Amino acid sequence: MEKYTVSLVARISGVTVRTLQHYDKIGLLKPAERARSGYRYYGKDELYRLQQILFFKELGFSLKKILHILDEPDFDLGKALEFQKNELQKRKARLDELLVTIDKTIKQIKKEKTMVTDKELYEGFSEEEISAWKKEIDEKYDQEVVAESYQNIKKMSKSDFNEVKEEQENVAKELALLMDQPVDSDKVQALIRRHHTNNERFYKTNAAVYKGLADMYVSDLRFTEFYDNYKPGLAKFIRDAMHHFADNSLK
Amino acid sequence: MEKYTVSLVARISGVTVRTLQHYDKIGLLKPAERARSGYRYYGKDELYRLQQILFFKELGFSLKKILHILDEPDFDLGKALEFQKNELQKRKARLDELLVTIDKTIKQIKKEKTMVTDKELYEGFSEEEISAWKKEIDEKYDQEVVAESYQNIKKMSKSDFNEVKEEQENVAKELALLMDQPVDSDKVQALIRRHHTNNERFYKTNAAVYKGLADMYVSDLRFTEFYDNYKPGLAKFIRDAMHHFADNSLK
DNA sequence: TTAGGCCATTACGTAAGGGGAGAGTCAAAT
DNA sequence: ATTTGACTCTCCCCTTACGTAATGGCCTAA
Repeated sequence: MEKYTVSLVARISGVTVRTLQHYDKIGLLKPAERARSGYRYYGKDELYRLQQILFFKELGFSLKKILHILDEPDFDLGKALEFQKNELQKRKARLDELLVTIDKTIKQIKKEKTMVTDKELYEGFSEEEISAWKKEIDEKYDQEVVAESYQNIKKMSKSDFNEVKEEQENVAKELALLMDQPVDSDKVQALIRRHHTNNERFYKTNAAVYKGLADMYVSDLRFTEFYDNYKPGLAKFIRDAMHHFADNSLK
Repeated sequence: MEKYTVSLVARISGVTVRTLQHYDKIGLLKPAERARSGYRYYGKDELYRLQQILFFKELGFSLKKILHILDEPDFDLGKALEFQKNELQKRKARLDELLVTIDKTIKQIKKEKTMVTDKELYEGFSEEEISAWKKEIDEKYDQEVVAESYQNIKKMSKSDFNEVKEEQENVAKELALLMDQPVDSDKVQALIRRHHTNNERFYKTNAAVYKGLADMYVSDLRFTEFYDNYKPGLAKFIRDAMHHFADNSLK
């Protein structure tokens, strides 16, 4: 019978010597024989077993599970495979989400750079406010929509800008007084309509975009804080009201 | 200024206390203040920073990289994001491959009853191994299909069995002499036809099953060895020839 | 003052090896 | 027969991002 040393097995199979030692230690792949010197010698059977190990490893099984698969005849491989498939699909779905997020972020980053040159537009506003507005505009919107809103903003004078900002604050204050009412009440929705109309001086907002903006009110701590400053819970209240408005009065 | 204790921050952000302690230790998120008692107290700024940390973590960045992103103003975030995106895409592509593989494997498992007879054909497998497999098949797979193939085998006498085995070996030997010819040559395909006909004494094989069997000749080390014993490379040669046969003469 | 709930640090464990130190071994060339 | 150089051995620490005790101090309300 042939004897394969660790490095030979390593070369044949593509794993490292260290890996073979590791597999030996955890009992996943024991050499066929050990010399007095301690040297490991493998045979054909071990090569075949290693082939199986690597196959299941490819599929994402842990070494512990592989040990079970190979050493327990009662192991339900079919079930394990279905389970593993499910896991892989979940991971893939998650990766898809992340890719969407990262793409959005990349776009935002690029826009942020160009915005720096337009700094003058925001002069007179606090650092917080500026970054907040930048976020509001950039973060959640499609490229085209943003491009359009950009045009609008550039055409606005500073006083125009101030006007819009004040109006939004007024709406917020009034909403704070209506927090005991349901979000779909006429009064609340009327205020949201003001909010929406005012916001459109900046950029067009369809239902989805508007709801995205709403979500940001609670997902971005700085916005949340800004609104909850008027009254705790206001941010969430406005969000819900905006969602209702978007669902029923926009489309 | 508000002070947030560890558990408070934990509840707000959704991470565990241990995580906050960990982030403190590695310098990723230091509390705003430390009491004489050692208690950690966080402020708004830290909450916002934590929010950012969690965002980048979502994207799959390591904590070390996040530290760079947040603390080095010169850090090229755009580049890092592109890189990360690339990584995610690679992972996704890999997952796609694995999903294909695992699907194949699941299918193959169900067909494994076919292979068992083949294994019996080419001895060299331990008794326990075989009986374990039989048990597995009996317990888990389609009753009818299994029944059929078993019927065939059970009806065969030992000498019949040996006949089939010898014939397969003869075919293999003859094929070994034709390895310099293309797999689609008439001579080779004629031998494959013999192989296929002979094999059908065991069980019915449509194109897909036959190709599955072919693949096993190279994917299972024990089969590979058996055939390459006649001549190195024979296993692959037979596989290709069987594929050609299945594609052109079966369906 | 005491109970209970928070909080702290220390330290070991995880999965799958990587990397290196220090020492022994093998096989071929001298 | 010896030397050389490649190979191998066994520890042991390192990595990620925390989890999980163990042990003991701190805070606050009854």
